[in-house]
Amino acid sequence: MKDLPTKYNPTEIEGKIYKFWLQKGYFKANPSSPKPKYSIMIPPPNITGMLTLGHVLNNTLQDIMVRFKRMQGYDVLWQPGIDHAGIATQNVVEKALAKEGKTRFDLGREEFIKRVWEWKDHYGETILSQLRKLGVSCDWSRIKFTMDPELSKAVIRAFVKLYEDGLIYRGTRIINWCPRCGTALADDEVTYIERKDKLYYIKYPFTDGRGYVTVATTRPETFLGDTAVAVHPDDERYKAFIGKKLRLPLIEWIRKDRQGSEISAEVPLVSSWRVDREFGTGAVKVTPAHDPVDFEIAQENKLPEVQVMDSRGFMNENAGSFSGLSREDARRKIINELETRSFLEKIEDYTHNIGICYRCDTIIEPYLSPQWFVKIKPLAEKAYSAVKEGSIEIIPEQFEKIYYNWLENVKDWCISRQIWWGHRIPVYVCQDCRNVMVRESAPMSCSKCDSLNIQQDEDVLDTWFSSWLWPFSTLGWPEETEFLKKYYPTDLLITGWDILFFWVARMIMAGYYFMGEKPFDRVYLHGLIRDEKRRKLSKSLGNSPDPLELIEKYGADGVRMGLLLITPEGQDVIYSEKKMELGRNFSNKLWNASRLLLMNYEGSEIDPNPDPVKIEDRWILHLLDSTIAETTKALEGNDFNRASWLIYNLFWSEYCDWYLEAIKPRLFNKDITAFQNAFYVLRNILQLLHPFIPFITEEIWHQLPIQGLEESIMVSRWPEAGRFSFSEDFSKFEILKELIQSVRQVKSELSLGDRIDIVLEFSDKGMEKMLQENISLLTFLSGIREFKKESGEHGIPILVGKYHFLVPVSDREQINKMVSNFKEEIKELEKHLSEIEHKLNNQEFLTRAPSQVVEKEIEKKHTFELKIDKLKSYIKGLEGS
RNA sequence: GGGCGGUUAGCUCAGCUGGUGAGAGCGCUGCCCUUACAAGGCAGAGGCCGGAGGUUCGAAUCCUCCACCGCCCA
Repeated sequence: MKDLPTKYNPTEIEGKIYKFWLQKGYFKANPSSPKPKYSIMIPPPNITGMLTLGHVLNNTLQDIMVRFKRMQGYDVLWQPGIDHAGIATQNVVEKALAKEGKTRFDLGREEFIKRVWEWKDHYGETILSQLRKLGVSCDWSRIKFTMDPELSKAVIRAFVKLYEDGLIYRGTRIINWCPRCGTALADDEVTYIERKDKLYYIKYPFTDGRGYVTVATTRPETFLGDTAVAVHPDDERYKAFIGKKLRLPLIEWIRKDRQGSEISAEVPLVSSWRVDREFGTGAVKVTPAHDPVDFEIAQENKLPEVQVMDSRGFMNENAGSFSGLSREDARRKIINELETRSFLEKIEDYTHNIGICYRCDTIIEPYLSPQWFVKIKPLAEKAYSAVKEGSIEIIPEQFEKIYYNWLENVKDWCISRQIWWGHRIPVYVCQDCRNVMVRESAPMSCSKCDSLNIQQDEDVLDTWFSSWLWPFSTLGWPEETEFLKKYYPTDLLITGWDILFFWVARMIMAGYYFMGEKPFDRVYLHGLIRDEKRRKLSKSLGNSPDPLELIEKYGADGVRMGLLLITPEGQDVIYSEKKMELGRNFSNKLWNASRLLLMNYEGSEIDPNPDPVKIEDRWILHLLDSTIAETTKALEGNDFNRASWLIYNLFWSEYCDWYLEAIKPRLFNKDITAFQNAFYVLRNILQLLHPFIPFITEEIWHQLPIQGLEESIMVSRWPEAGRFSFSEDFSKFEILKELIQSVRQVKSELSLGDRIDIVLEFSDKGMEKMLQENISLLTFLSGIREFKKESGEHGIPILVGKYHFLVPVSDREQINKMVSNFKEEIKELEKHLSEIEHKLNNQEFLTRAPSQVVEKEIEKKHTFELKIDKLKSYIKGLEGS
């Protein structure tokens, strides 16, 4: 007899078990193993990151697949690692420096980078160690970092190859500039938020003194950089004036373009189909250096570009009397000035979207600057067709449309960043002859003029430029390692839908381009976690729970299971801590069910095979078998939510509520077959559950008194379906269940005590035999004294299918209560019956519907009629008695 | 402006290759500390499946339109 605590205590157990797994080396991939491989790449968390619920969800899903596949006999590689997160990390370290009163410029590039490495060595793997608490089974011996020498080599190789293939170029374009981070961003690194703003109407007088044109703008401060006013070519209001000149207000200083040429404050009225006639007055100012559309208009009309802001978002010398002001201050002052000088026509309220930096929320400045770009169209085509043709599967399917939509509209990818932390661009420029050399390692001298005066490009690459190589750079590319050969392409990628473009789409591009092969067969996109008000979880809102505290409180298993049970496919997850109780309670139930068996079992290890001598044994084995089949199928299809509910129900609603209850008398009588079967089913349930809740299943596994168990559930063989089929006994036991529930119902309804008898009254011989054989089970589970087989008694009838039973009751009030219950049930039944009759009277239905459906309806009609008849005659009898 | 989702019990969601007497968990009500578990057991209440049309013998499920909510891309 074992002594086990009545409550499961995860914290004691989880640490111990994780250590055990690590010691055994179960997480390690083995490239020389003859087993088929299954590989999956972790979406590398940022080194600045702390564990969030999003990580918990993401990694739990991966861990489920990985453990499932290991048990199925695969050689699994779950490749872990972290991302250097250029801008985010630089921000963190700069903030730390600021506390010392320093900027990165005080330190200089080299020293600053040293500081970042120190920070990385200190905190960089925090999140990975946090993931261990969750129980995830990555191959920790293979942690990769995007700034590792091998991975850096891959990045440089990739850049050089793209450049040599003509897919990387340098160009001066309007890019998204974050004035706070001081760097360019890619288009998808900008998020848009709706903002209530103002629309300013400014008058630009014609130079000939005959009237003016009013332009509407949300950004009056940029008008200092205007080099034209544009209207739609077909706009009748302005058609006649196209080509005339306008005088920009206020500007009484010399403006210069980027080449140093002076630019007049007298600007032309030009036409462009890009102008939206509906917007404002239909005339818009054209500021080529500060707006992407204006830039296009300028290209078409050969207009000069005047930059009025510097890289920090402050007005420069072209802003004349406003130079030195921040963009916000400049706006206020300019509006003021325009107003006093009567150039401001009006101000309207205006709601529009503005772009903000995804790293620091600063308002993005469209900024004209020289940057490096990747030509994306050629890469996008392959990525598009791969999904279209089914080589790569995206789950849930709805994201395929979003993916296509993005690829169809994607623009060239700006990959240069004006920061220091990251992979420095491998471009070297001869300072004497301006020869540009793109090399994997720094050239000693200029390839054209032999000069030694060579400088490397100052910029670093976008972080995603290393992430898109992740599926093969982590495996050793460009070297042909054994890992690369065996594990690429990977089988599955699990990530949040929010990085479908940033990462997933680009990995697909890179996979085909550099490897000539897709990076994964399938992408599973899970939802984001939101709070009960459907807001994203964020630190600043304070609605982001600390997963480590949750694990402390509910156990890693509890958090995993709780999260899974509430995670719908493809939709966001509405989180509340209350839900975690669900998972914890489940663990506890599992613990206590095991406890029941373990505490009552005495003796040596038992036979691992079941011995289904009784109907309940066959019933549960039958159910187990179908659940194994369905769960396996669900997991193969990444239907995690369904899989978890399948096992939840089998275990709780069937195994605990019925099977264990049914065999209690046998357990207490030390019936060995009962233990044999109960342990057999429990063991299989544990195995099905292991991918979901690894710790507790392992803990219980070690206590099972079964012969020949593997030393760990982790390395046990995934249960196989198709071993048992007892459909007849299954149905019989379902009838028993129904009968028992009906008896309980009557008892509960009438507050009858335990000491009642039930009278059996039926004619079906087979059924009678079955009930007789299980009479003790019946009395035990329905909580009654005994079943008698007599007739002629009065009482409350119970109907189960074709059979009926009698609960002897003589109390008038109780009888009346049941009579009214019956009357209501008759009403309900009659409603359904008339629906059925309606169908059966319909000739079309009879001829068109499949025969099984018609038969089913006919059968339903009979049972309903029978029930109604019976109930009516009961009522008659009861009322008459 | 273009696109994608969602709307089923008080709450969170299943069910959607058309045929169920519409389900689960939480919450709620009543009874029970029955020697696995009160983080539990037994029983129960609660739904014109967003609205309007259509297809069909038959619609929560398929189609169209509408309303509201949310998201993505410009």
